[in-house]
Amino acid sequence: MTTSESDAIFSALADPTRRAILSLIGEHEELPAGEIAAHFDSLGRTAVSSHLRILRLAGLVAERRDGRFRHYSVTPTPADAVVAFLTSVYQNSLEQLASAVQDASATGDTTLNRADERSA
Amino acid sequence: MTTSESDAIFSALADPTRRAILSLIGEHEELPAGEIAAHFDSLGRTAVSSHLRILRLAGLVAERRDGRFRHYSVTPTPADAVVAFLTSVYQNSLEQLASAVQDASATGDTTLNRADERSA
DNA sequence: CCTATATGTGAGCAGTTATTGACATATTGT
DNA sequence: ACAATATGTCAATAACTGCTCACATATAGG
Repeated sequence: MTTSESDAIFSALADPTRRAILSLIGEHEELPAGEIAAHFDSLGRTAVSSHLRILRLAGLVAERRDGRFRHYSVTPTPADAVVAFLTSVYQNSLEQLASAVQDASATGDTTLNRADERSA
Repeated sequence: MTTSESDAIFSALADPTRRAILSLIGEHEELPAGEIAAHFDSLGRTAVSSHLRILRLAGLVAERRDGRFRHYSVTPTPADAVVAFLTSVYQNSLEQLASAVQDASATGDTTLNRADERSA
């Protein structure tokens, strides 16, 4: 895990619109760029295209070309970079961190994220 | 978890210097502002002070005043906001996420973070 | 008190980022 | 071939961010 990789991931996640895009894609297996853009009334299609580029360069989403369409999906592994950072800083409360993830996994609770989605 | 809270946390984490500061503080129980600033040769004291302010407003660090000194420490709970986001996006790979955290916890491996620290 | 120490704050500047509008590319259907 | 569709890219601009310098605040010690 190089610094530039972490940089790309954390800066990509810094923008609320990009987090919303990531959440939106995460709700589906795949989503074409146009449908993603359609979810953001206050934003032009080109802006969303730029965000998708940044997410892709950070390795957070994958792009599959199919004719005129480009389908985007969430790349699972980059979460490791974030977890690695949290791991080092929050050594003292790692048990809580792990259990929080497992609790969420068990209940399938995604309500916490819903608030984030509204941001764009 | 409101959007503004997530915003503050994710933008605070977007800066590599702030992540390095957070890691540095995390290696100690507490650290006075001056000692934190001393760790960053390429940076003025005021720049570090600004970063500490941003980290504090995001709720990522706590400030304890003691005479002329201000001691900073890592606030454990805000990691939840990050975990909550990851939880929603990476539903499909939650088991891996949880086990990654637990593995890191078990081995005490912080090498992944060392790379991040070098960034400032 | 007066000076040194520890730290924050505000103005100003430079570099970065997000957004848009116009244009380019590629693909499909007729 | 042509027009429509889906999407990316480029140039320009507005907004934001990080950094420094000078100044303010507050505490400690002689």
